[in-house]
Amino acid sequence: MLSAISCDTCAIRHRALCGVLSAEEIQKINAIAFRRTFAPNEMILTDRETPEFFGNIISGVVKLSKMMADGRQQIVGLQFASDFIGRPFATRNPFFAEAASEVVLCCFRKKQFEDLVREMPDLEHRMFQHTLDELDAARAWMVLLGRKSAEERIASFINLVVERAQASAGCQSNFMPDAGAADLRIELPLTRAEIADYLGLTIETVSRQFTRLKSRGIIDTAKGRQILVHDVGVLRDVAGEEDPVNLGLE
Amino acid sequence: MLSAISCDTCAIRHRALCGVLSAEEIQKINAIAFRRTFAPNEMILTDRETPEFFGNIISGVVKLSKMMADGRQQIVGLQFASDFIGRPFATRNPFFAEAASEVVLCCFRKKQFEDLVREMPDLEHRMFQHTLDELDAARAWMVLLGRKSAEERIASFINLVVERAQASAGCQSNFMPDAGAADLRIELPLTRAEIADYLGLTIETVSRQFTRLKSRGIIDTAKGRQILVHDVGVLRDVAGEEDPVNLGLE
DNA sequence: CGAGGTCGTTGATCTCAATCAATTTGCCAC
DNA sequence: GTGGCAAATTGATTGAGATCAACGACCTCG
Repeated sequence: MLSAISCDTCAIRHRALCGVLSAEEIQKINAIAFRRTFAPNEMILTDRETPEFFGNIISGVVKLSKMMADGRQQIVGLQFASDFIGRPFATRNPFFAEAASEVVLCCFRKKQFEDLVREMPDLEHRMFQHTLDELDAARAWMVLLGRKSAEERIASFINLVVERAQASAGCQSNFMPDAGAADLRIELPLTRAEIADYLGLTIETVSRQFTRLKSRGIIDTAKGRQILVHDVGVLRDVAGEEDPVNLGLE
Repeated sequence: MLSAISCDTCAIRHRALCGVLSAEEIQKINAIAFRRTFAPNEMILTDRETPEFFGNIISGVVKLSKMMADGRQQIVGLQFASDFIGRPFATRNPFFAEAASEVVLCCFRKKQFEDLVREMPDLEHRMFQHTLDELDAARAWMVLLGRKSAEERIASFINLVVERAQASAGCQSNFMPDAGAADLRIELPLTRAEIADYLGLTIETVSRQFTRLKSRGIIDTAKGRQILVHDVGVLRDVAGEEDPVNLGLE
């Protein structure tokens, strides 16, 4: 599915890469952008082939995964609205990108986009920053995969989804109550099998740990994949996370 | 320890970030660069404080690590010659950087370097590329931490050290025999405890798996931390790695 | 020389999560 | 409604790696 776009009405106008661009630059980028929609479980990019486009997520969740020769799988990242998909300046991105929900992307043809980036140092700077943040997030996840217990992993995952939900919400409301206030209702964007692949566990262990957190009174489950978090502070403790000090980004 | 430098005689002149710069630019950068030497186990950057400098590794190995509140530790990356240390454009880098061996850095004061980077888009482009590579490496490591067995992890680690050694060597000799030729002698840059923290294992398991690989005839151990690899192809199989296809970088 | 140290190996035992195996729940089409 | 199917839960058992413990190799320092 393809369609032309207008940046003015774009939902992620102020969060995405293009947020740093001038009016003229936006115009330029608008001219070559197009939208694509992906159904849940639709593959966006694969392992080996050279991707022919580059995209910003407007809505939906994308999972990045790697697969070993014998079928073992590991999800190496989740991408949400305003994150980007596709590796610029390389002929290959070494993992799969798959729609976890319905996904809308703001796309550019690879070559055109790369030329544009080289013309607009601010845009490249913004992408660089974003990539540094991704690298920090990947390294934080390595602690989870290398050192955390199953329960800590599940709590960390719920926490991640909470944070992402708040980040999106905060964009509209620009005020967020502190951790530990009222109940929080969130929707998990992944199946049990996907959560297992993200956390380095099996689906049975994931299921059991959800049950355990529920019986410990830390969460409740609701219709579909909804989760009720009673106290985010407690959740973070169970997750074994550092108190989220100021990250000090410029 | 501090000393002035000359880029002309720099060992990593052609591999490092500065490789993309013009003669004038090199001069400019040379004027503000200084060298620092760190002893093994000396801390280069910590968790929280704002780093006041930015550095390129000229020689030695640096480990990047994170620690949980209760002391559990995870090494989230190893940096070798020509890699860089310190996070530009942020007031904090969220992990420790510690010298694993004697380390020589080519340093710049943070502010000066950031200004320089913004003036030289090629330099920023090069750093961006490098960061993308780091991100890919981090994600590949997530597969190891989430899905590989202890034996696969050890084999993967040895393989990593082999590749890094070859990358450095290849810089001088510019020809490398294919995988699976003669015996290869390498020196592990980490203690057992560090290897355990890198692989998400305990020292005992690391030790047992080395013994196991030895008795399986895949490696031999020698004086100090030296390892003899008989057939890199076999090692890669044991590591559960994909055949290293062309990565397709620009 | 022996004392004290770190580092690495090996053995015995335990435990957490994987594996194997039923069920159960929810959802869609008909 | 009922059949069919994927997703999720729950139980029984196993096993890989952690933990606890002892010991050997190799330092340096007195």
